[in-house]
Amino acid sequence: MSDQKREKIILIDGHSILNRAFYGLPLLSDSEGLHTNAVLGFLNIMFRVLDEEKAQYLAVAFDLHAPTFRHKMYDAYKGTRSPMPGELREQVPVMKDVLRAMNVPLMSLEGFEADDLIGTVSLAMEQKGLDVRIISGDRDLLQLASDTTMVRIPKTKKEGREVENYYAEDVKAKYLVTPSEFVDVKALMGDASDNIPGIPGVGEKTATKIIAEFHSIQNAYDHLDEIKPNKARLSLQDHWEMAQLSYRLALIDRHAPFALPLEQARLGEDNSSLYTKEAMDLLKRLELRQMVRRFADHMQTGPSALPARQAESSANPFEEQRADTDDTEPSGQISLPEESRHDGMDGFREQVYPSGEGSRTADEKSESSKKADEGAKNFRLIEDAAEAEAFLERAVKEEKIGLYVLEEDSRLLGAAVAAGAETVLLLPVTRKQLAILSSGSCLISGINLKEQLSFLDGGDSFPKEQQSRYFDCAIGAYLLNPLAGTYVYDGISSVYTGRLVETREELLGKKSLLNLAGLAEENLALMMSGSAGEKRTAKKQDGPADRESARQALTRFSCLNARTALAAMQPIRDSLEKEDMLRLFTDIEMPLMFTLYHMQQEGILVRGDELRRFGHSLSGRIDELEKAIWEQAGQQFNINSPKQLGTVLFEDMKLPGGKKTKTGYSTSADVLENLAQDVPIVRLILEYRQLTKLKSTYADGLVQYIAEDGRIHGRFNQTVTATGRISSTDPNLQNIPVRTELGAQLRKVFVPKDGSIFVDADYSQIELRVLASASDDQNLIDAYNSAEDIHAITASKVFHVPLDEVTPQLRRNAKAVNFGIVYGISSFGLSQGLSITAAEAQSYINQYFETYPGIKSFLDGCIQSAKTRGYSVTMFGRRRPVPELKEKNFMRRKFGERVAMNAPIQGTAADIIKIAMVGVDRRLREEGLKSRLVLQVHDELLVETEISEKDQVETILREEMEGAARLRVRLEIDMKSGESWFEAH
DNA sequence: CCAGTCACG
DNA sequence: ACGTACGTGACTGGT
Repeated sequence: MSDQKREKIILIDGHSILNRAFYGLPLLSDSEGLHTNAVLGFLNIMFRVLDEEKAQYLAVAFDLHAPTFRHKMYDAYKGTRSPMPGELREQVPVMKDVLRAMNVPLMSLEGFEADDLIGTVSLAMEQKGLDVRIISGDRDLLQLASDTTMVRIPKTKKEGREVENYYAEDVKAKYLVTPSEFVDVKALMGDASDNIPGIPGVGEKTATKIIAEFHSIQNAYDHLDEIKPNKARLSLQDHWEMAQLSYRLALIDRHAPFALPLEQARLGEDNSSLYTKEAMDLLKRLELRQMVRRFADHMQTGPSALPARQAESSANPFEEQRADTDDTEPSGQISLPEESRHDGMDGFREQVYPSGEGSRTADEKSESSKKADEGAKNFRLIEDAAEAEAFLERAVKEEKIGLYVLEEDSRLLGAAVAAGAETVLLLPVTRKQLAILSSGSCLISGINLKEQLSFLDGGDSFPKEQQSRYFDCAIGAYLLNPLAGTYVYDGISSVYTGRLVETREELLGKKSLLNLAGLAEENLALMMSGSAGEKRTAKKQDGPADRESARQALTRFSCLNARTALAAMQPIRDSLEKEDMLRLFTDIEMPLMFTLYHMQQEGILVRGDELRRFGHSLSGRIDELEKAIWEQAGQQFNINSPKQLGTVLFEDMKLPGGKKTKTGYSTSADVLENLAQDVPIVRLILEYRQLTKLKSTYADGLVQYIAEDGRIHGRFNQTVTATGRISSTDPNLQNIPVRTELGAQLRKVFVPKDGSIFVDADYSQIELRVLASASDDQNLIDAYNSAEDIHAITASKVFHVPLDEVTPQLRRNAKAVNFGIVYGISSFGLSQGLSITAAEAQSYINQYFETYPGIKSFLDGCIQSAKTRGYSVTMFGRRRPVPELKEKNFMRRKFGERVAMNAPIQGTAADIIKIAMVGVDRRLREEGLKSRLVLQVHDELLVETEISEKDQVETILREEMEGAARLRVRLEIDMKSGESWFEAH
């Protein structure tokens, strides 16, 4: 750090990056059929790194002979090298030409691989005092990492690009061995794709363990008798020569007879030496327009034309409102009523946005490689109760802490706390001890807090004054990128703190936390005393050493959770603020977390006996149907197998039906229904399907979830959907049947407890109302304000018939069009839904847009805005990235357009009901009622209501739901009460 | 572990 | 010239 003027060199592993680029991008070719995708990908990666690193030197290494090409995933499977595909092979010389034209030195040497040259040059550069960046897709190069040499591995992920960055300590953090030891590990475990044999019976885990302990193969061999897994010891003994050979193969030669003439590698000021006319011409010939544009920018306007990502984020429709509404005060209040309802709407109304790249991109997130977590050395375990309490007492006096409650199956095992520079795991810990935290006033940051709250609940169920003390990084990360999929500590750590850490699986494997916590004996004792049945021997008692390492891993895992939560809080908050989602987070999502927690705790009462009876009643009919189907088919087969069913119907019975899916015949309900309504077997199959579904998923399926208290405590997930909706799992309570007779019967087993009834309220066409309001289409708004039957009015206007002459058929069609609009209209989709031709569907759509012109321009605006910004936005600022809009593939781009139309509508509706839920939950509690919110089904809320509180509950539901947002049309609800969910809905 | 199917909004 | 409606989760069979 003292040397401000350290220079930096970037060394690229040419074939490896070209390979990555090739498989990371769809095939692409110029008009003469020459493929160019790998060249483009390579240049993209190279320029991204150059922009980030601001280096002074650049060189690229290639193997001299590349007769085969490694494709590791494939090779790992096949055990050999696969030949390089022609489409890639032809790009190698092109790539070299492009690089030459850019004055980039190409390094290669007879008898040496690119690895060796990079190893040699990087060593020489280190010794010269240069910082080194090695860019490769190959993990073997991690052995070259040091304090000044960073190995960067670009990864191609579903969403965007990421780079894994490794200094020596990052290698250590992630792989538990030093870079030089990494060679030994690799030698022991082998690598089929590199033809490194390794030692039989030794995989990654054992290899790591041995080297972590003995530091080298040689030393391990010298201490053979100390090697723990018996199998590994014998194997190493038997295959000593193989081990040595493997080591030589795995080791990169850092002393090849090669020297890079450094001046040839020098990049001009701001990389200007790269932007030559020759290169530009070549890129034009290759028709790589994106690159040509980049070159043009640089050659004309000079280096300052670099994309300035930071500047773009100010292109934000909320900018104006922020001045008066964004007071950053984490008021635990849901203060949406006046100001922000207003500002939300204005933001939504705006349809044409200034251009900008949009949300933070993958490389922005991952560009930085910070030091391997310095806190790691401070991770420790406290087992003593008094010491644990003392620690908690200290921690709670901090301004903020990171917390991770270690639990499994609703059992409290321990808790990790990050406070100041310290992070400890308290194991075991009691609820009473944890109460020290909840009674304090420090900020508590966690990851996935909802699942940990039950252990922090001091008995007051988190009143809203308390709620603002909590910060959930997972929820914040979800808002920032709802497509990420998972929000666990390792991902959050790398994205928001720049620290790469081991994953849960790497630390703990697949073992249960309970066993790792070493509480297994207790547990076993309980089980034995509880059930006097078979004698179970303790599951292979772990030796003390194993047990010790298990505890260490558990400590590290728990502490990483807590430390990441603490470290990521501010970056996440900053990002949320920057992206104008802080209020969404503070006023809607965080309060909602508590509401969902309450709902999960509450559960819903189910009549288990009735449910079982229902299941049995289905069995009889299912058996009958099965027999009848087999009889008609003339053979016995598994009706549940689409494959077998397809064969029977379309081959054996020769029913007309084309292939529809990739794997064979489609036997889905719509195919079957169209196919042959008059063929008896089809009706039987459809009924069979319905009944087996009902039985396996709903009757038998739900019974499994009934808890001791007779209730089902499902989970409501807050970080799953792309649009902002809540999802429901274990079990899914948002798809309980309702549309059929039997479905209705099923809903009768969901009942209120004694002395209560259900009050059920659902929004009337919330999405269409959102659309009316957002589009500001006067005709649709008038339609809503004047009358009740929106579909009939639409039919009347669209089909030009008087309102009282609208037939049910016409109304149905209009309703389908309304749905189609919300889904992101397409003539083909609509034609499917209505079983009409695409042309007819198109004319419906045209007439619809003529009737409601504001909708057309709104939807176009949605697409346009999502295209320029990269994401769509809801009324309350929630974002959904729509990367599909940039794709070349027509179909996927069209999909992107439908998403861009649907997401703001579905998402705004989701925002609104979330606001309502928080309001309902809070008022039920604050007004001292016993009634509780128990379910949410997207536009519906179900409250288990004390009979005496019915009127009050109905008032609350109506006020909170209808008042959740102020739209240009009324938000109406339908409300009913009853003795079961069926009756109330 | 994925594809197909079907339950809901 | 492309061949789908938007968003979910659970269960089954088959690789």
